[in-house]
Amino acid sequence: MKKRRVPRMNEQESAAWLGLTTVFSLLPSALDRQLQRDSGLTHFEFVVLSTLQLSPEPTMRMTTLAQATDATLPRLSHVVGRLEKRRLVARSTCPEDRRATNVGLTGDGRRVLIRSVPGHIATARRLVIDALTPEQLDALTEITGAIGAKLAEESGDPPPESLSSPARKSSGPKTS
Amino acid sequence: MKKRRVPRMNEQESAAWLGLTTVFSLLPSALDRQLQRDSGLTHFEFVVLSTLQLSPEPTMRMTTLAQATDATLPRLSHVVGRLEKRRLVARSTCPEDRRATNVGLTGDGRRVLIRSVPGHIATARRLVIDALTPEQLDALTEITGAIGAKLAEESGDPPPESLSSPARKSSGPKTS
DNA sequence: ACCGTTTGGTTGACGCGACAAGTAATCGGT
DNA sequence: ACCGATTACTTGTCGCGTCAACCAAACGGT
Repeated sequence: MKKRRVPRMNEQESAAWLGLTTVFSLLPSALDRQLQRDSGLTHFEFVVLSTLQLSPEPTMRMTTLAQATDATLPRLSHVVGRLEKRRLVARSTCPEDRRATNVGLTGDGRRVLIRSVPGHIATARRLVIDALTPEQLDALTEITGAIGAKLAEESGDPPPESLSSPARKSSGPKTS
Repeated sequence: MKKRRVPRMNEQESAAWLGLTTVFSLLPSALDRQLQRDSGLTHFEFVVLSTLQLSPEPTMRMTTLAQATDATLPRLSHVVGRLEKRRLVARSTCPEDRRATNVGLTGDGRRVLIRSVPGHIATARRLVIDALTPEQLDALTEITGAIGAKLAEESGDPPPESLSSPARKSSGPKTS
């Protein structure tokens, strides 16, 4: 048991943390509700369909799709299964590697997605974008980027400069 | 169906939005994992215990606790039920209003909470606080505050000036 | 050519949260 | 004093995500 001495946060820090956790607990559900109500889609289903449509190829491998959407493979498998029952996507065994599965958007899927986009963007705008000044938008991009970097280096390997130093687990490079 | 004309986001906006959604999908689970691993607590259970301890009174009503933790009553009821089985909280019928239930921290609960705090703060620090400059912390506070305000006025009643107009349920105030 | 290993994905069981329905106590009107 | 309405919770059911176990195809060494 190493007491790391991280006693408590100062006021500035706890204000930011409190704000973050509050938004965390409220925003995702608000987003989900709107999408569910207007289009019958979960936010994650929306992300899956969007990712498929943005792909240059007409189909994607399950694993690739899972990585692109930050999902575990079982989760993706379940969701794709449901979407397939609703005829929004189609699965087919990859001919080159018969273990793999290719997923593609159906016509219905594309239509449903396209119809759901405006409402979703409108909600995003209403709840977030319109609430912020351009400077705050830039700040938000930087902030989320910084947090995202920490998260990436935490779980998994650090995307940048992974070949220079072999798996150092702690340390703060502090390249700011 | 009123086409609201919310065409698409410019690059600045979509960058911020993308960053936000990414952090959204990763940070909560990271937080939960750490807490679960080190203390056997869900993040929400942690919030419940913390709220109870911060309360000036030794016990809280279920409804009050639900509001304080942004939870629905059924959810809270389930969670408190589990926590009670683990002897971390205790329920008792309120003597003044026998419909109501008072929840209080037990000694075990207090101990578990206290032991879990440092690790949680350390994680918060590691993933978020340390990733940001003081200016970014302030910016984050403002940003989350602005979003939180939008969320509040969206679902439920707008916190400011609620007494001027009596409970209007539908309608779009459209005060933009 | 064969068998162990690794890769790619699916399936089943459990836990948690949302929603709806139910119960019990209190309030309020007549 | 009584009965409907409201309040404060609880309980049951369902959907989704996670974890573990599983199966099948491809690789790789000998």
